[in-house]
Amino acid sequence: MTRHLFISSQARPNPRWLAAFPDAEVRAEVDAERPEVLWWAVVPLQAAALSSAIAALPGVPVVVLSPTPVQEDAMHAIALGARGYCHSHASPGMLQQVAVAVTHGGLWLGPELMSRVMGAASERLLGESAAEPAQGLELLTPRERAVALEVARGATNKEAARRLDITERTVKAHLGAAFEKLGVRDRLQLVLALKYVPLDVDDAA
Amino acid sequence: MTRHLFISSQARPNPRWLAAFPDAEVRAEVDAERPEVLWWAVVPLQAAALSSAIAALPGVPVVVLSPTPVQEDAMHAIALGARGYCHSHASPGMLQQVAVAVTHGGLWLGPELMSRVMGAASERLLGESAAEPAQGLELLTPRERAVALEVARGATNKEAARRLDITERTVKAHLGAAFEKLGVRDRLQLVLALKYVPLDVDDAA
DNA sequence: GCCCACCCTGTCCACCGGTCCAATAGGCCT
DNA sequence: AGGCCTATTGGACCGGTGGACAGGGTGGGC
Repeated sequence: MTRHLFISSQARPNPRWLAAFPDAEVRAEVDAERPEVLWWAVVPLQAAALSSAIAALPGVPVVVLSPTPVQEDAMHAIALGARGYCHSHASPGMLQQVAVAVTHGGLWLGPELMSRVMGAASERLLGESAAEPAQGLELLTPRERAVALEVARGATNKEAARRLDITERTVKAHLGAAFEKLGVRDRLQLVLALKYVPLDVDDAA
Repeated sequence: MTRHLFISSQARPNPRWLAAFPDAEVRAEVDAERPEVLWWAVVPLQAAALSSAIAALPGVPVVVLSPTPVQEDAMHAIALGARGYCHSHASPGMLQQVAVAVTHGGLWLGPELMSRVMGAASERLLGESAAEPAQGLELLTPRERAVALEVARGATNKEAARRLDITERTVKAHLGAAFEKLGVRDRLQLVLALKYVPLDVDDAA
């Protein structure tokens, strides 16, 4: 049941992985079967492929493993939707803990990174939004907000739908509501509005 | 050894807490003994007290429990250094999982909040630290740039065409060229790219 | 002169995006 | 109970969008 799939560019899988998860599978690419956790040990990161993998397995937490952890890499991975980032030579016990954390909705990053993320997140979500008038997000319902955030990351309706595990139709509904609340006409303006960018476009026929 | 300390403003502790952690202690304030996890079930949040508690127990993960979870509250708690935020009536099993997650450096927030945090963190940390090389505009020809800037203001093709006094078709041509040069697929991603915002979108069908 | 980059325009077409119609369901407030 | 909000979805419609064909025009470098 707890299938742990390791995607590795190395021909030789790390023995610690097997120590942590006896039934671990190591492959070069993601296959059809849905794993409990996807471990991404591809070096270098291969952002595009990672992104695809994450997208292909909605709901499956992805943890990036790196033999040489770098904060920038970690942030990149998180930006792509990874739920964890740690040393590829972490102890079996640690890997198991990470697995537990991420399979329960947790984000695992390690102390230093964690503090950076929390700091950044609060700065951005609190600092700025707390700062001023209607920057928008607080006008939206949780779902509308979630959809808006997906769109603000460049997602299409279909992608947002897959990510939030709802129908594309529903995404449209939430988006439409968000448009009206924020007084914009399309997704692009919505994103601009959320980023404090003043809109000014003429319409006169 | 795994002391779980619940700080609650309620006289009556939640039985689920004891179910999750038989040795749980429920108090009104933090005491001297160092817990494994500090559960903050004070309602309302009491930011100042929370902050003090977190500061007084370095290394001890603090999880905020709320009978009525609110995203703003959660962000606030995270800003103060809390490592988790969940429903105070969560099942014992869930609480245990959260405990495991946070005691191993994890951040537990629940799906929606998690995506918000990750999005915000990556926007902020990547956007700034990435110290971008080609941020894009230099790669474009003057006309492509002009069109891109119009689009970045929220204009439609038609509007951009009118502004630049060219055909809508020409706008499309320039835009298409810009898309290719910047490696994006649509106007929204183009705008995000021009604003140093990391793109993170899946492609897989 | 030739090549090439840039600018401008055209048609066709599949797909995406936004809106209108309408419906079901749960939660909350009065 | 009824009203209201939210979340969810369906179908249909149509304009906006982007790609795939096309061109024609300019100016600069070789």
